[in-house]
Amino acid sequence: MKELVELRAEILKALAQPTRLKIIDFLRDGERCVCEIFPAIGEEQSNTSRHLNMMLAAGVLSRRKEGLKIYYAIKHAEILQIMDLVTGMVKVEIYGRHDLLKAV
Amino acid sequence: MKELVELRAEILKALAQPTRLKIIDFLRDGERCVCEIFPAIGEEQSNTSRHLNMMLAAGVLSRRKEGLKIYYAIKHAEILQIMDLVTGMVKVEIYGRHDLLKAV
DNA sequence: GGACTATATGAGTATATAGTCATTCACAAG
DNA sequence: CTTGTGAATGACTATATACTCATATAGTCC
Repeated sequence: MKELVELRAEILKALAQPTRLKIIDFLRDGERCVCEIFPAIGEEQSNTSRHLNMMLAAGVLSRRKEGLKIYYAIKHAEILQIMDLVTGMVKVEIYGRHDLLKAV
Repeated sequence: MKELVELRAEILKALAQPTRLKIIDFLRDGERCVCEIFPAIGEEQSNTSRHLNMMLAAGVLSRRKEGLKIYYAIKHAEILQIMDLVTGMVKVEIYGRHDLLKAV
């Protein structure tokens, strides 16, 4: 029995990590199986699997079985809208921060 | 020198925590000083201050001094748009999850 | 059944995080 | 310069997180 504020945090937390962002970027154009995802993002299979399951539990991804393979996909269109908004903010922030910035 | 993906994660992480969500909710209608924020969200002054500084560093909030008081405000309109999108997702997710849900 | 492939999980480690309490810093006003 | 108020920080604790390596499951095909 979670509060609304905790459910919101859970979804955002599922997006707030570099490895998971890479996965989401990779799933942008449609579902992919784990065997495609982990080489694409350059992470171990086990680590990738944990992140995928975490995002599934948070309601960010959906899952479909087909034989041996398991295909994950972005569950809500809002996810991609959020990503676009965040990317926009980063681009604005970059000009105010000289500590970071690495050719976009 | 951070990667784009890390900057995006930093912003999202700054939003992905219940106490910080409460702060953002409270700042929805405009800037507030710390002395207004921490009683409103029911957290200690020191804890609130840490979260505020964290969100400031992530580029989520802006800060303004006026005498003794320090006013924090939401820096980018995108933040509120993201919040609305997440709230929308939560409402959809709630119907598919009977483990949680606590009267919205 | 046995071999093979794709995915998930157990156990462990190292680091990050949220929180508390006490103290310090910054500024204002007498 | 002292007192008071608002905000930040040091030191600490408890918990969560990301990751790795090894192993277990689940499904396919012979």
